[in-house]
Amino acid sequence: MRFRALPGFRDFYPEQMAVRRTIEAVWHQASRRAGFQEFDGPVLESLELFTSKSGPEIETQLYAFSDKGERRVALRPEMTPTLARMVGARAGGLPKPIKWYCVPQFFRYERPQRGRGREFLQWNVDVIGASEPAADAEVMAVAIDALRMLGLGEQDVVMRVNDRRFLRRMLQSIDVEEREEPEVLGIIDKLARDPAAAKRLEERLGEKRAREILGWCERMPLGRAEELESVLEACRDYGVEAYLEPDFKTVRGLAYYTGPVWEIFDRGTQLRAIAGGGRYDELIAAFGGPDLPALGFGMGDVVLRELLQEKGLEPEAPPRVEVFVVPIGPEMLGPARQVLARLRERGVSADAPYGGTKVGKALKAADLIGARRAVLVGPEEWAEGAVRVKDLASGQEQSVRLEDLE
RNA sequence: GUGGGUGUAGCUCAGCUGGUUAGAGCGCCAGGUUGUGGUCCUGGAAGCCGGGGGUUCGAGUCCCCUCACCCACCCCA
Repeated sequence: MRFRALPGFRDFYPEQMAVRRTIEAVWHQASRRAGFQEFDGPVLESLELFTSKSGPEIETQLYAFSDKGERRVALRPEMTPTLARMVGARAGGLPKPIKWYCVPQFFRYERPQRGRGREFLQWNVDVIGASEPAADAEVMAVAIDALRMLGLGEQDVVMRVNDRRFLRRMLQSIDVEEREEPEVLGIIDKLARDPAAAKRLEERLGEKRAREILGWCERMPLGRAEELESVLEACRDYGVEAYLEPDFKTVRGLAYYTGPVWEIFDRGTQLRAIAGGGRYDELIAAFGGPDLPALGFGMGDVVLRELLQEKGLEPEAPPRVEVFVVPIGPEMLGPARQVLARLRERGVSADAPYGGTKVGKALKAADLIGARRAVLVGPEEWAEGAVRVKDLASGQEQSVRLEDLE
């Protein structure tokens, strides 16, 4: 075989496409029933849109190139800059809060490995122009709603919740200086996976302060986390508290979060995060948009698929057609096509063999593609304007007049 | 960028210390005679054993190089 998909890119064969469509359908449903509107933007954007905020180093992680008009462009690696641009262009005219979602395909030039390719789908849900904690809780509930629809319960996944303001305040209370914060936050973020991180924390801050932080990581000091109180309370109202786990170690990599932050993980194995989100009140303005508070999350399809597969929850491909039409004898091929056309016109998905007229074989084919019924078109019935309809599960058959067929 | 692993049929893999024409299961295709399927039986197609070089009378098997893929680290918008 000479050609294959580029590294990190995926072919979607029908079975995989079916899984993808099911996941997408759930994402759409969860968004819409919470009042979010779908939007989309260009797959290709100006390179500068992505480098302006993240710095030029990000270019190594982008599919970036010059187009024929000498423009420096890049395939989108994320949605926020596009979102900021689009909201910015119409900010004045959009009723607040702006509740938008999208299911875009992203491209990142990274080394592929488990749970990470160079192309993936990511469900993005954002609220712009709402500073109330109820908004934070709502997007958290929407993320969980989708997982629930896919069959993932609180025993399967956990949402770890923290708050950036709380983190900062706690660090300040033990005299961690502002310029040390990013590094310390980085170490705290690693504590969950990397045992060596505790040691580095101690080297950085001394034994006393390190132990203090490790204590908070061990047991979240919820009593002191007033920043999170109303979010957690609203989550209880939304009925998703069983999924929540306040966790001091959840930081999120980005520097731009300004309030609640959260990540969803599977409870069992060691997969990457299924979703992550939080509040980023300054980000829209930073990307040149209006100065509006904002929050949201992203949920990728790659890790989610892995988890569904592990749990045996992978959606099955739906049957190709509902009805399989079986001509009995070569002279019935034409009439069978007429039956097909009639069924299709009435909205019933139907298929038939192109040529072969072996009944046994046709029924086997009907089985294979998952049809529920077979319509047998034989010369005798046809002469009287009827066909035989066979229920493939029970094997029962009955004669049906052509005009009653549906 | 750093480290590790694996390459044999569409898929999952077996091929013992080098030995004739490279195998299995699943899948696929075709048959098992007239207008009735799922099971079963028979047969078939399909592999430059990732590629190149070397050792040898002889290499899927040993050595060297190379490529590809996978995994972990880094990063994670």
